[in-house]
Amino acid sequence: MPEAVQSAKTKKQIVSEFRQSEIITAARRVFAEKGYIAATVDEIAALATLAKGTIYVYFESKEQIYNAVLEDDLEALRALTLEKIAAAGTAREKISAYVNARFKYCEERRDFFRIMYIEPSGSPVLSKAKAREWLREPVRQLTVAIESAIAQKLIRPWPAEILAWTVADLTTGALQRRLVTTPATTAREDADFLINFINAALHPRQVEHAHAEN
Amino acid sequence: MPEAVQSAKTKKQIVSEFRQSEIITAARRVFAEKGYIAATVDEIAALATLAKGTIYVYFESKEQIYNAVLEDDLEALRALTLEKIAAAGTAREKISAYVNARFKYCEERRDFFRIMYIEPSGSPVLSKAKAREWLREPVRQLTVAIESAIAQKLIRPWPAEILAWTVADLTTGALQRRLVTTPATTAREDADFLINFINAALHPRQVEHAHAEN
DNA sequence: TTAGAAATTGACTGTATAGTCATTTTTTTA
DNA sequence: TAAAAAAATGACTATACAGTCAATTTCTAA
Repeated sequence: MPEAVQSAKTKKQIVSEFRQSEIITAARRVFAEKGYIAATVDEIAALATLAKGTIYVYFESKEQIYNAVLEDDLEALRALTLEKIAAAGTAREKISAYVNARFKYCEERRDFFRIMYIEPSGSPVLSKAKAREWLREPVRQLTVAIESAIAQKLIRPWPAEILAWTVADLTTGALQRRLVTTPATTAREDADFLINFINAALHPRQVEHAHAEN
Repeated sequence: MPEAVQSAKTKKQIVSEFRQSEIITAARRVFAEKGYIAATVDEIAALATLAKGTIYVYFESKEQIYNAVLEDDLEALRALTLEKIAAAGTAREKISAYVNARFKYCEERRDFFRIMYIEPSGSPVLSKAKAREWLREPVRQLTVAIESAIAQKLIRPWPAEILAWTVADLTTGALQRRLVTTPATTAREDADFLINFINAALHPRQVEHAHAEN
């Protein structure tokens, strides 16, 4: 009965995945609230209404749980961002799409952004550097679009890759600020400001009279 | 002999401050390398060539050492930044001064920036939020300068405070990127890019045709 | 219905390290 | 130079918590 075996195995997998996602959900909350160090596996277990031992059936270590939480969200964010960028036409629109996708995901997934931006992570494996790696592809897409727009003289000839990373920095910074302080402005306003600000800087004009100062 | 007593007390204070700064220097290195959690007081003691007990004569806890390290650097950075901003004339120059001061301090104090930007800090007391608080004053100074420049129509009427924070975000993001990756560009190039980028966006032109998209 | 498999449990262990304090070393002073 | 004060020491303690595993409960299937 190969089919039956197959089905049994699948069911087992499904249960396993369900447990894992239960644990990840609980862990996300706890990590966001306490940070990696202060979060205890006992607390995650309690929130998931599971015994600690069960956690260790599905994950090998606290660190692995942490990585699973981040990878889960990073992958979703990456997919969403790439999708929105791909759907946008011009370079400017792709930049808007990038900013808007991040803002949207941040609203929806507060806990994840807390972990990423505020939180004293402490995981030696999935460091900020690795997270950056994960988010590299969207920036690469922006870079390509920007290069092409520059070639068409649609935007000012800034160094494309640095510009793309700058868009990312701008977005990250604004989101971080919204998480840390009580924002006086709406997310929409902040996103629009960024988009307009970037667009203003992209405007193809004569080079400014600016020099390096200090 | 009140003077003698006075002098003795002062000497004691001097020795105490010297020890504290020795400890802070060692701790800065260890925290930057290992992060708050992984750093041990034993290691800090070893690097300072002191016994652990001595550390606890001058500091109450590991957390207090960590806070002392950050406060030390934050205060220095704040002072440097404010000084450079004050010395600059126009709003644009003040923005340049801000960016350049940060870049310069980052070059000189790698370890501090590692702790601030990369490091899984984990200190519950001096959080990222508190650090932001510390750096608020320079941003306020920028805000004031920007407001006045806008009133004189020297720069485009962006919301001044948001713009000032955006300058800070841009700088932080670029510095963070330089710490995490092996930068292909020089610090000077990165700083100049930022300054030119911001200046381009400040240029007082008609409002762009940009709308909120998506 | 029940035997056996699978999943779950939580009390327990081992370890790492923050923080202590009785003892030793160094400095002061008379 | 010796007695007292101050500073430094590092072996030790107390604790918190990650990770384990024998025992128990729940599920499966014949």
